[in-house]
Amino acid sequence: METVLKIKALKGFKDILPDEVILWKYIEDAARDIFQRFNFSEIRLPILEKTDLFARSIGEATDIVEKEMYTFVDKQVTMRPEATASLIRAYIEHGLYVHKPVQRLFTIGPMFRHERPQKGRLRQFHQMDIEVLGSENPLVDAELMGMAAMLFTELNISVSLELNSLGCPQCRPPYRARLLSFIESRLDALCEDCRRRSTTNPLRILDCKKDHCRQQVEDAPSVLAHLCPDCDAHFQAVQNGLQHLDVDYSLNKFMVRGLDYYCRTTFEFVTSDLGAQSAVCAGGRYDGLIEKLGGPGKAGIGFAMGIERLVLLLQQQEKSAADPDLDLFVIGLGEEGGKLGYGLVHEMRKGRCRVTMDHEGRSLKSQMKQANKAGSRYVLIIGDNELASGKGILKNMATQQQQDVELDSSVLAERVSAS
RNA sequence: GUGAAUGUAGCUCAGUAGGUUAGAGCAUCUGGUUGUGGCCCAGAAGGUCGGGAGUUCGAUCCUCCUCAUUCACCCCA
Repeated sequence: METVLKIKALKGFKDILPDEVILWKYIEDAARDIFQRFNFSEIRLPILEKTDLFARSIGEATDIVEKEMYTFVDKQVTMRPEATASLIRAYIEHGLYVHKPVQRLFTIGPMFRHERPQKGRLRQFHQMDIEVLGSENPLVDAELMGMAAMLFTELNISVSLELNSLGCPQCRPPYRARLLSFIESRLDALCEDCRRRSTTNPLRILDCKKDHCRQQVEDAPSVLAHLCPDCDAHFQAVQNGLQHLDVDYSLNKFMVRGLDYYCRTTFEFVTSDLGAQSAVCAGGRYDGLIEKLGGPGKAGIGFAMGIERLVLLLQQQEKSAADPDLDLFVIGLGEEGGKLGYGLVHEMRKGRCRVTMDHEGRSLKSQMKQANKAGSRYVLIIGDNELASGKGILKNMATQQQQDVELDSSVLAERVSAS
């Protein structure tokens, strides 16, 4: 192949080739099916939004907003790094809360973050995003986690659920201050990253991967022990809900969220099969966010699943899905046979048959091979003899039996779909 | 932004202590007697050995630079 100019996909951007698309559709179909069972409605959102929307929701000081967004600076617009902000924007913009006090919505699509790619992490990646807007009932929290767990079960993916609560604007500041004073007393023992975190995001220190840091924060004050009565009651109710639904979980008081807007319930479904990326699904409650974005003072909760990560997990268990078989492969020999086949194929497609033919004028043998490779259940041969007799040869590829058949699209369609 | 590893055919990979036409498997194409697939056999096609400079009589191999990919850190689904 002669290449004049070698153009490749951008770093961190990936083509999803036909074989893999089958797996993607399998996952998305399973997910849509479950979301519908839980009475969620699909919403489709733009990929480009005002930069300000993300800055205000995700947090000005987060890494995502500070250095990972794809922004057209001159136009003040940004490719979405996540979906929640857009979804809430649409919720407010269209006054969805007026029609139905509690909205249950999901959306599926690409997100963009300018990070260094690695396993399970791309610059354009895809998420399924599920949100319940307008309810602060803890039963909803548990129901959502139950739904995610159900999807993992149906996909036969094994993950574990980790749960935590981050408290609310009432109880988090005092806790944060307490944690900070605990950390300050042993700042010298912490790693360089953690010393930086102590000023940027102290909660992150609890999450550090380094052993010696972990030891230092082993008996740091726990968020869960410092929840206000309301948050504590909410958290208890979430756990009761999970138990009621038979959803296994474990508490992880070190689990922190990267986005500013989370409060109260946070959770992650994690796996050890994705290298450094353990989270397959993560989410939590964001009760003040809608109001912050100019909407009514309503609560919200949601989660996102990384589709690439699900695909990786399914590929690891050698899960493969195949395209459905072809009904018929038509072989038209010679100019006349080809012409007749060409029209026949089109007519049969109108009749909802999955049928194809070769247009390159190749040998019968070669076309038989193609038909076999394509997984066609039947082959129709139209050569000079068949043109003379007015009947084609229909061969069943599995049984090898072949018989004469009228060269009529509806007759063929019936013969081919009968078995 | 930081660190490490890896770049040889469409894919997965051999290889040369520096030496003439760089290999295999899979995939592709054509055949194995007139018009019949899978298995088997034969043959063909496919590579500027990532790119550039240097050392050398000679570099895919050694040195330097560069680009790309991957994994990890940071951060995150």
